[in-house]
Amino acid sequence: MLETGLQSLPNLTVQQLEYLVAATDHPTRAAAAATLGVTPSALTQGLAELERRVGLPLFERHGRHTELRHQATEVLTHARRVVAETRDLARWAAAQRSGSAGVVRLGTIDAVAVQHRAEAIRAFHSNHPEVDLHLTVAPSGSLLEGLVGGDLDLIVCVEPVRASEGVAFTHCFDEPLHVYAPEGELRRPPSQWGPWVTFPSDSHTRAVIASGLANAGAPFDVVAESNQPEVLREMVRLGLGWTVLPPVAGTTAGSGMAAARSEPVAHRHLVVGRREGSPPDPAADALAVVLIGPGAGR
Amino acid sequence: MLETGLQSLPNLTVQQLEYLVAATDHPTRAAAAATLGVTPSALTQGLAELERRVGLPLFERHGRHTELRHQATEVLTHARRVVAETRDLARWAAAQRSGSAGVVRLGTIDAVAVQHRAEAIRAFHSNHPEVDLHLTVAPSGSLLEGLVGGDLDLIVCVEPVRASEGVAFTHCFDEPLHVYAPEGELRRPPSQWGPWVTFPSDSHTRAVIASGLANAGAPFDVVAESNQPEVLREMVRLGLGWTVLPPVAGTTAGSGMAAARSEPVAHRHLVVGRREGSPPDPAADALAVVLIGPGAGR
DNA sequence: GTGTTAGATTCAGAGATACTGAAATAATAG
DNA sequence: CTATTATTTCAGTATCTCTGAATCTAACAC
Repeated sequence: MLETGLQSLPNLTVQQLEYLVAATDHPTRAAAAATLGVTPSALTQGLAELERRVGLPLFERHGRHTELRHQATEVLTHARRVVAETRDLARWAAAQRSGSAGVVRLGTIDAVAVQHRAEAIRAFHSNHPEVDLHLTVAPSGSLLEGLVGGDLDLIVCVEPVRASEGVAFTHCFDEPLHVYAPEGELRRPPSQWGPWVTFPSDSHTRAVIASGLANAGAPFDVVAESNQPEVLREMVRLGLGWTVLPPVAGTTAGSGMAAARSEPVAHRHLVVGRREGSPPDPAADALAVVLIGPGAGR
Repeated sequence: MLETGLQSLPNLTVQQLEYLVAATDHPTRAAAAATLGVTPSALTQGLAELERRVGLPLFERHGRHTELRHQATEVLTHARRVVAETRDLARWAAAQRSGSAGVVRLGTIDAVAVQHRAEAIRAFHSNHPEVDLHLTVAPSGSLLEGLVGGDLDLIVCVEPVRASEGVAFTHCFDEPLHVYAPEGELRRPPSQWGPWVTFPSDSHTRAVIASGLANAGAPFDVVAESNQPEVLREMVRLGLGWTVLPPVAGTTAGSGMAAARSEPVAHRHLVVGRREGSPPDPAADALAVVLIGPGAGR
């Protein structure tokens, strides 16, 4: 929290600095005024106001055409710099507005980034090369925190059981969750399923799993936890317990684990989350469209 | 003559950028408004206007206190830079105004820089270390050209016979001009003086000399010319002719030349010249004072 | 829950500011 | 000297920006 200082700065405007630049770049003020699209009168008054605010005389009259004082070159340099910087800023803002440029900080859970929306993200990246896309892969809870904390602009996560404050969700797609057991332990009734290796207790997916297992009449005693699906699969292969996961190609046959039944025990709802009441962000909007859109996933 | 481009830039004001900086540097807008010395209302409206001109939303409301969007850091960076540059400019302008800094391009004839005002110039230089003093030594005619052409700010020269357009002269001091002859040619009546070695025909001093010699009843046939007094003296010593010069210590005795009579044949008027109607220049004013002032010389 | 308080915004009006167009001034060209 | 053109000054209008009051909202106390 820096003290800004009590001496009030002169309230120079970009327009006045443009006037100065134009006046020095054109032989006559009439020409300068014409390119600026104002009357010579406006130019005269604007430059007079600038002189008043800087507190120094900037021009010297030589006959008919006024010339910049050599002492005023400092002011002219300042004017050129500020005008150029403002022009850059205006260009940048225009790009931001049109969505053709900008920064989007996207967060997704692993399955979305690696599997379901990998192609959509890749396509967006190549279709919008000017958009600086930052991808964070994390569990849904962390994503949600990042979103409300302002560290992320857009997330794809598992719909939380309790609606979060200040976050707007849009449904994206549903993903079936199947029960997997170590090979050789299949075909038991649900009441004898388990014990379980699954996601940590703060996991949204775990809440969905718990609810699904309860509906199926299965117990839910957890003996091991991990956020990584691959770790869970390995634990199952090692015979530590059962798990519930989305189906993965090539996981079902001869790999030490198999689906306990063909129907999923639950579905997790994948949603796109945005901060509620956040100002329009064209780049993030464009990305959200391809993430939600029906033809977006493969 | 660069084309400034037809897209009109947003007319951002330094004040609006200050608002932005203050708003991000203070936890609450009330505090920011207080340090700026305006009401919170003004701050709100000013920031809203800034958003409108940039064309992008800059803030995001989190509960009670609004926070800068991360996308707006570009704008904030711009604001900080411009505010800092403007503060520098204001400081520089204040120094210029007070005369404690600045650039003064002084032009004098040789005798003034080397002899009559050498001490005054040296003292000014050490008393005003922040003033960047450029000294040009040249004949009066060149000095006058430089002054009206804008290459010099202040000159000390021989008063021209015809008042120059657009130049304001202030009397500085008078300098006697004596007739010097080669040793052994003294004590002739003026009608037999000469021939002469003297300044070139465009010299102001030569005009004064010509007039003085005419008054004394002496002829004025010139056989050699130079702008440098030392060259003229050497020519006299070599017996090429007579000359008229200001007295120089140590020149009178046993050096091959001597004064033809004790009274000066003319006086040249040294004046300080400024461009007429030139805007106030405190640094040049201060220097002019010590050059003119009665206690200024050695 | 409700009430209170402080921060932030909105609104209306006063004052400052910046523009246009007309008139006046100054300087160059014929 | 006159005509022409560049520039400035002036008056009036439109816009902008401020203050102060009212309103709204979120956080806090009870």
